[in-house]
Amino acid sequence: MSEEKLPSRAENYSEWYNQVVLKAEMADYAPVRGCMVVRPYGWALWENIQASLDQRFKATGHVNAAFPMLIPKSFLEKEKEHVEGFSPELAVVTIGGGQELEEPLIVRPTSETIIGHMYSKWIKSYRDLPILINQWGNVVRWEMRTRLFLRTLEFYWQEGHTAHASEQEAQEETLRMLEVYTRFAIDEAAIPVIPGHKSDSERFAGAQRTYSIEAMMGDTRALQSATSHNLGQNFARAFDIRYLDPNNELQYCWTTSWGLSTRFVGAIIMAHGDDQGLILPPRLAPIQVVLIPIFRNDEEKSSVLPVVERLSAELTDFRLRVDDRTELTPGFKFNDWEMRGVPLRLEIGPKDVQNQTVMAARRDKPGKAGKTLLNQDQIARQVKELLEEIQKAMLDRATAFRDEHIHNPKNYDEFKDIITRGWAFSWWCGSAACEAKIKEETKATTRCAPIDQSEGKGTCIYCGKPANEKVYFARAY
RNA sequence: CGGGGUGUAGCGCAGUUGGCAGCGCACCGCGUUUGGGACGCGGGGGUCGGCGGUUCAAGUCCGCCCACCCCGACCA
Repeated sequence: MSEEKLPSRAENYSEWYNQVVLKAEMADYAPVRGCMVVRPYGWALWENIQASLDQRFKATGHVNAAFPMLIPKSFLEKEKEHVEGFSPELAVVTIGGGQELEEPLIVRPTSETIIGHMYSKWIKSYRDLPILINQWGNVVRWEMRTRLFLRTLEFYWQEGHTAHASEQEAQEETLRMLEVYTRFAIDEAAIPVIPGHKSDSERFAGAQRTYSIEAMMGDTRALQSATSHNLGQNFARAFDIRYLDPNNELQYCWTTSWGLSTRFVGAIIMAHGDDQGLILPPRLAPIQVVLIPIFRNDEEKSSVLPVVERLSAELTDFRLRVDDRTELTPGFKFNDWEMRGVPLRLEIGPKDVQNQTVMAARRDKPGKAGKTLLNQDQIARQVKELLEEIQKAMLDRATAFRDEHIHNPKNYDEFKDIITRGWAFSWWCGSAACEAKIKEETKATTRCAPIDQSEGKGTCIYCGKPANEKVYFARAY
């Protein structure tokens, strides 16, 4: 339960984030540094994310399976870039049942290797392809600096792993899943993400090409919210994933992988929250509507509660919570549910009983601006409309905010200024040296390059040489 | 791993010259309250981060260790 005000976002954004996560009871710190406990309210949000994504994965032909958490150390070492990328952050098990292990086991940081191993057993013929498997699970990466949801030692995610007969099919799959993530983020989470491909330095260890969706947080920093990798034949060669083609010739498969993690919860918090706390998009909110009965005495109570009961029976299509706690005042409850981001609040008191009304308050519009007096008639229809309006307004607001904070600097001086308070969409020559210099001088990294490069050619914002691509630069989480 | 900081009730903190371990919030009970963060009265709760030292006496002084937080180098 929350008793105090949150720090304002302007005065201390990261403290605002920590406090809102703790006070809204989304998560708590675990006894092990860098680990978190996802509390029921946070997990309920994650479950809604899972349900929505899972449905989209199934609709695109994928099936779920589960692979083990422990991976032989030697597996990680089979793909050169992969081991180089991940070895600094591995948790290694060396003892089992009191005995030193013959071969140390890795707690999976991601599952390309073990899934690759299994695919090489399962795939014999072009008739076995494509293989389209997703797994919901947890992984461990030993990070230096951690933040609840955004970067923890252990996190929950889904990882899709597919194998295909041709490079083109693998590339289509990679982009298809990028599109699935994009639609999910925009349509369900109301976060106007920007899809694109990563630079080589930001590429997944072992991938041929990495794509991501990038979201703008309330402090204008960028958050990579999901990734999709075209792994080429790198893992197929490392794990000997081969098939006989129709001409009876052995071919290496083309594989992909793609993932979205509990980090996305952090994206929702920071993309939409305000100084009062969370604002959750109706489609994903664990509680869509909170109903608060108001009465002063037993007489009012006995007239209010039947109406509350009747109306809540009409609202069973929604994720509804009736807050009938007697030890708290309505004022406290208003603030508490606002902090927790419930999109719509309904108040029912003696006046409403008398007038056949319900006071509705939209979370996305603070104060009186968000209040409407509803008629008790057809309450479900009105609630449905309001939730849809809120969902839309949240996307509109986030989109406007994003667009206000993306600029096209004319030169590097302008770039340096812009990057302190937004993103820069600039020409880049593609050299790792320019990218590194920009990062060193401004802390901004390349986030992604949109797939559709309609503006032709230009000159690099840093070195002035010819550039084929415009990319987004931003300070990132 | 480098720089800075903090460890006292669940949380936030105070604790003077070394002398009975406290305050606010939260929690429990009773009563009054309830349309934007209610109030009164009464309660429960402590290995003062750990180990060692000085002292009649250590939360307080000294030494070592540990943990956590913030800022930098790596990342979904």
